Amino acid sequence: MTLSEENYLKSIYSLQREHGKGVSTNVLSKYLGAKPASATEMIKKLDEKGLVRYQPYQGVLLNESGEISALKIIRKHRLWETFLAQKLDFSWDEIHDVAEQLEHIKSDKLIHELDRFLGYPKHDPHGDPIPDEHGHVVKMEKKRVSQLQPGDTGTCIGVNDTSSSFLQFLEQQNIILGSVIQIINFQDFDKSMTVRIEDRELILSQIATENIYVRI
Amino acid sequence: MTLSEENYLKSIYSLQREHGKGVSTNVLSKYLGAKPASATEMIKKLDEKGLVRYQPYQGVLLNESGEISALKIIRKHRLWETFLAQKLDFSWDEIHDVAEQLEHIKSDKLIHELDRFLGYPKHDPHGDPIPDEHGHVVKMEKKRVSQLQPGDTGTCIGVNDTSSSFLQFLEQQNIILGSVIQIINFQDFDKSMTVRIEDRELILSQIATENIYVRI
DNA sequence: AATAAAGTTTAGGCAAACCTAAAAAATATA
DNA sequence: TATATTTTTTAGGTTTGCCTAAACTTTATT
Ligand SMILES: [Mn+2]
Ligand SMILES: [Mn+2]
Ligand SMILES: [Mn+2]
Ligand SMILES: [Mn+2]
Repeated sequence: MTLSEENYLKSIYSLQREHGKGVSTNVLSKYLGAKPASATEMIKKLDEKGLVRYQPYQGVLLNESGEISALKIIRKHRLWETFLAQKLDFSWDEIHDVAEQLEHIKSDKLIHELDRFLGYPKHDPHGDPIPDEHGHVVKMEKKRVSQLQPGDTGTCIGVNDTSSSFLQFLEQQNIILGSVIQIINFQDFDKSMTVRIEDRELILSQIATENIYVRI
Repeated sequence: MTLSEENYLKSIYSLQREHGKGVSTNVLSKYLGAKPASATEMIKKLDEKGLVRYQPYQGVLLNESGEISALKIIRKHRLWETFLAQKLDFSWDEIHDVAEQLEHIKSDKLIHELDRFLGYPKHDPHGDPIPDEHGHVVKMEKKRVSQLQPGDTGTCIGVNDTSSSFLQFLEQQNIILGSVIQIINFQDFDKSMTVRIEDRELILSQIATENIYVRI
C-alpha cells in the first residue's frame, strides 16, 4: 500500500465515524487538502483493490479489509505519538505532524517492539484509544464539557480538535489529560462556561467546551 | 529534498569514499538497484540543484552542500540504528532496513531529541561514527583483520559488509563490537586466518577478515 | 590505426499522484 | 416543472522517478 492510499483510508475512516453515511469526494478531498477530482481517482483505485465500496455520486465507505488497514495505520500513528510525548519530550501539539510521517514506516517488528517499549499503552497523548494488533479498539463513553451541567465534575480524557492552536491554548491554561474540571456556571448569551480546574477558575468559550472530552 | 534524491546523495557519498574519484553512473546505478539511465537523470537534477559536480562521461562528485546533506542523512540513519538496537532489541542485522526508511523522516526536533534520548552516542551498532548536527565526523584509524600479522591483537570496532548474511554469521560466531581478536596464524594458499576470540579459536576466510575492522 | 567491447547518454514510454477545465448528474430554487 | 446551482466525474496535463532501446563516447584489443 502506498503512502497516499494509507492517508486516504485513514481519512475515510475518520470521516465515516464522524458523519455516519458515505463520505463524499468533496468532503474527503477537502479533508486531505486535495481536489475532488483526485479523490475520485483514488477512491476508484481503492475500490478495485477491494478496500472500499464506491458507487459514483454515492460517496465511499470502508469495507472489512479497508477498516482493518485503516486501524493498523491509526495504531501506528498513536503509538508514535505516545513515543514522542513520553520519551522525546515533544509537547501535546508537536507530536501529530511527525507521527503523520512515522505512521507510514513499514515493519511489523518495529511497531510490536515499540508497543512493548512503551509498556503497551491503551491511549495516546490526546486520550484516543490505541487499536490492538488486530485492529480492535475499545470504545469509551465520553462527554463533551459542553454537555455537563453546573455542579458536574469530569476528568479530561481527550480532545476533539487536535489543531496546534487549540492544544497550545490548553497547554497555556494547564489543562492536560487527567485534569479535573468542575462546572461553576453557564452563560446563556454566548454558551460559555465558568469552570474550576485544580484551584483556578476560568471561562471557556462554547468552542472550547465542545472540543474537550471528559469522563464522569 | 525527495526520498530518492536523499538516497542518491548518500550513495554517492559512500562510493566516493570507497573509490576515491568520480562515481560512474554504472557503479552508482548498480549500488542503488537501478538502471544507468536513471542515475544519469538524477545526477543531472542534483547538479542543477548545486549538490554535485557532474560532467558527462566523467562521473559525479559531491560538492560542499551535497556532502553536508549526505552526512545529515547518515546521521539520522545511524541514530535510528542505535535506537533500534539499544531500545527496541533489534539484532545487528535487522536494523539497517528499517533505518533506511526512518532516515527520511523530516523533523529537526525529532533527530535532536532522539540524540539526547540515546545519550549522544558517538558510534552506531556497526561501529560507524555518527556525524554531529553540522555534519562533522570523527575519523578513526582502523585496520581490517586481514591487515594484521600473526601475534597481533585488535578490538572489533566495526564491519565493512553490512549485509544480513554477514552480520548473522558474526552473531553466530559471537563476534560483536568490542570482541578482542588475536591472530594465531595465516594460511597462504587461501589467505584465511586462524584467530582466537575470547577463549575460542576459529578460522576466518579472506572475505571475512577483509570485512571486519579492528582498533589496535 | 582500425575495430570491438564496454560504458554513458539520449529519446521515448509508463505509472502514481497530483492538477485544471469541461461535461454530466444530483439537488435546490423559482 | 423548469431552471439554476452545486456536486461529482471525466478528459487531458504535469511532475517525479523509473524503465528499454538506440545512439554516442571512451577504452580495450587486434
Ligand atoms: Mn494525531
Ligand atoms: Mn499520514
Ligand atoms: Mn545501516
Ligand atoms: Mn535511504
